[in-house]
Amino acid sequence: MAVICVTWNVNSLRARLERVGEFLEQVKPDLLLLQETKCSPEQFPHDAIAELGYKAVDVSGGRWCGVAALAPAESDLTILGSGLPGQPNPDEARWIEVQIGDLTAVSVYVPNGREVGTEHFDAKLEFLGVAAQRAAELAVNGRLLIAGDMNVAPRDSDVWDTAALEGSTHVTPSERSALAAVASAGGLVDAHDALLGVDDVQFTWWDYRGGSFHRGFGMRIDHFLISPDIADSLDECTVVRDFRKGEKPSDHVPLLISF
DNA sequence: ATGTCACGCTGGGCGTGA
Repeated sequence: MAVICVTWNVNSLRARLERVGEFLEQVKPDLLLLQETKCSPEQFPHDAIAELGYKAVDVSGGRWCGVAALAPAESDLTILGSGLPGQPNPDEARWIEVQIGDLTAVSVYVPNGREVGTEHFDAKLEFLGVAAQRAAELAVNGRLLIAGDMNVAPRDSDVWDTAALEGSTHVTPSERSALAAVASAGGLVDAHDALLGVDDVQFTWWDYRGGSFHRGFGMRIDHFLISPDIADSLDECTVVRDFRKGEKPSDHVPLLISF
């Protein structure tokens, strides 16, 4: 029986409730990892999620950030940990660890970094460094996946135009090696690379401005890092492009794997 | 690259972050 796991930066869960409901009904994921839920714990829409036959665990920090995991109401989803131990800016809700069946899963929202050379950029690299340490600890549990908005495009082919991003965040060698170190520390592989290879281009984000989606100005910055036993049975890794279209889309698409 | 969104605070537009 195939398991469907999805990661999706929804850019506000309350603003995206209708699209999330549509997604759950259409795709029926076994596990949906969310980022940028943008709500306080009290505002988290547990009732609306229950009406859709799902339940959620969340780490919510108010108007910014916020991560969560949703699974069918009858599942054994539990929260293992809130926050990334040792993360810079510990009040920011960027990391949740959950257990479902024999799978340990993390939903992560890596800091954007804003501008190269700023304290925000340094904090991004530090966050990824701490995430690598945590990945190594979690890997001893067995089946592990770490997924989310990593805010890093691993290769030049993962952005629409390298010249337009010259000197910008998301594409620097230091960010790329920090992300690669998270995977290697946890013994994890990128599901996209494992299934589709490095020449496939599959953007996951397009800016709202300037008609970027229709012009193809996007980046691959959302990723599934999966343990080798999951990679061995991986049969799908795809972006669900329809959710970047229509009424009130997020600026990110859901990224789906099945195994 | 920039033609957008979503939030809180507040009572309509601004500041912030992406």
